[in-house]
Amino acid sequence: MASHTQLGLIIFEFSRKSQTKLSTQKLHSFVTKSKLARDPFFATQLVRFYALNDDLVSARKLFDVFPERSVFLWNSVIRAFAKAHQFSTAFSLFSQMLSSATRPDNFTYACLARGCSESFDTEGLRCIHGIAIVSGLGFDQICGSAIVKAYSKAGLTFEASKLFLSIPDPDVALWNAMISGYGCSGFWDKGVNLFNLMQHRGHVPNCYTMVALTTCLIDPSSLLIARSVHGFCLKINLDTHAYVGCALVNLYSRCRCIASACSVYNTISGPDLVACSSLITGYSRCGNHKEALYLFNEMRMSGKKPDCVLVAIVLGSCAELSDSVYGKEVHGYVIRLGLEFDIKVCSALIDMYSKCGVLDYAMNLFAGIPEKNIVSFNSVILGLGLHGFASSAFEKFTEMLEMGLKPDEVTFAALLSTCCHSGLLNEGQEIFERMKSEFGVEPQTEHYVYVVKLMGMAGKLEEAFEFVMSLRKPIDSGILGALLSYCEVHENTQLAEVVAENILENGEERRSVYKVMLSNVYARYGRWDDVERLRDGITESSEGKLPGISWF
DNA sequence: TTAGGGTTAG
Repeated sequence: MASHTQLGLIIFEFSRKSQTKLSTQKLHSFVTKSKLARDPFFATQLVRFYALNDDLVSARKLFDVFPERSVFLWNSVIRAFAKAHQFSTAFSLFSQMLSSATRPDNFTYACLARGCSESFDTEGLRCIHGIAIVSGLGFDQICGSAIVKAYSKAGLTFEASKLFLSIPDPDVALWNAMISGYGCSGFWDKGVNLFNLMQHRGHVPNCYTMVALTTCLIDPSSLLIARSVHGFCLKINLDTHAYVGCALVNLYSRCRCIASACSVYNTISGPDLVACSSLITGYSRCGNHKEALYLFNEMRMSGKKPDCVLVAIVLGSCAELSDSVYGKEVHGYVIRLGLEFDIKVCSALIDMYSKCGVLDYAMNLFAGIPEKNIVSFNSVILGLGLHGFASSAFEKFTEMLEMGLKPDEVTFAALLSTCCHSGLLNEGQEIFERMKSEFGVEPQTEHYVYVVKLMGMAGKLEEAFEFVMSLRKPIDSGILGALLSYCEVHENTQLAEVVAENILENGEERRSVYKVMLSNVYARYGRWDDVERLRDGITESSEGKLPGISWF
């Protein structure tokens, strides 16, 4: 017969490695009969095991009757509830702990900080940090890394870096937390600098570091650094690590470099749902929708079950392809999986059906949503607008406001798109103004593009040009490109040249596209020398090819 | 005498 300790360790190892949910019933009856649960170490492991198997009732039952509650047992039960997002129970347990004989330790605060972060409780987080300081744990590495991470996730990067800098000789986990913190706050350069600094201070980056570093790099402008990060991972043999591999797939897909994303994916042994989802998302993001659907199908065949977000992305690909046949198939699959009532899935279905021209399906789905939210309203407004039902789209907008929902940037993009589809210049300009003044939503590139399109469609090119030039520099090439396309439509060569010049000054990586647009304008007027000059420029340039750089 | 923090996507 195994000793309590041995059995506890076996369960601990088992719960760490177990990939499948197991019945806790048999274990529970065995444990009760053998009175093993009286062993403090064993009890702690059992609580963790129950939690891993989503059996919080048994975890709580065991905890409640256990006489000697060690700090490990307290932490395990608090962690179990916090991880299950039952934050009020986790915090009430902490409150009970404070009045017990057991003092919270660094792990307790680390766990609570994470709980605050996941429940978006910034005040609670500050409070936990304060209590940790009072308890003499203000410079603790474990507590510190959790609080740094939580502050960063709450957008309080200053607080996070202040805490990080105050801790003498931070360990690798703390460096990782701060690199990731900078990454999730958009300070990619600070994250990369910290990565270099940690090595300078003699710390060896691990898999967590590399994952954290990839989160700093978010768009195609980071491709050169992304390649270096990949090279570094290859050098330290971490490129095939499950999480690092996934992070690299995501990184390359954010950089719109789907070929590299694909080649990293192919090196991952036994890609899991996250790896698969990452590549499907990458395909979808890069406009390779057919590949996205193909991989989704393969994933389904292999028995992996997608989650709501992946289903929504795949439906987005169906919408882009106007493939209502496959979209309906996915709809059926969604029903079989029991995901049809998820608001994200439902909104994606509305979007898919309306983009595939089946508006009545979309409207029926919308009508059936019991608790409509901003996402579902945005989808239906966009759908109505696409089909030219501008007044119905605006009615939905009013309905949404009456329900007390706050419109976001997507709502206004949908309304402006509606105006474009119906050629409603005045209404478009009016909603654009209200967006800023009444609702405090800051316009983004796509909103400006819609306004330019509205003016362009109405032939008001000079007005559109003035509008564009009044924007903060540098002006996004997408906005200038929209104006250029209407210069082409209205055959305004003079303005087209000025606009094109502005675009080319931006050093825009898609400059070939704009050069072709300008050359089309020249061609219309028979300016063949200019056409040839531009076309030569396109073939001579080395766009798309990137020189390699290396950190080693 | 063991355990607990810090990972990945949309």
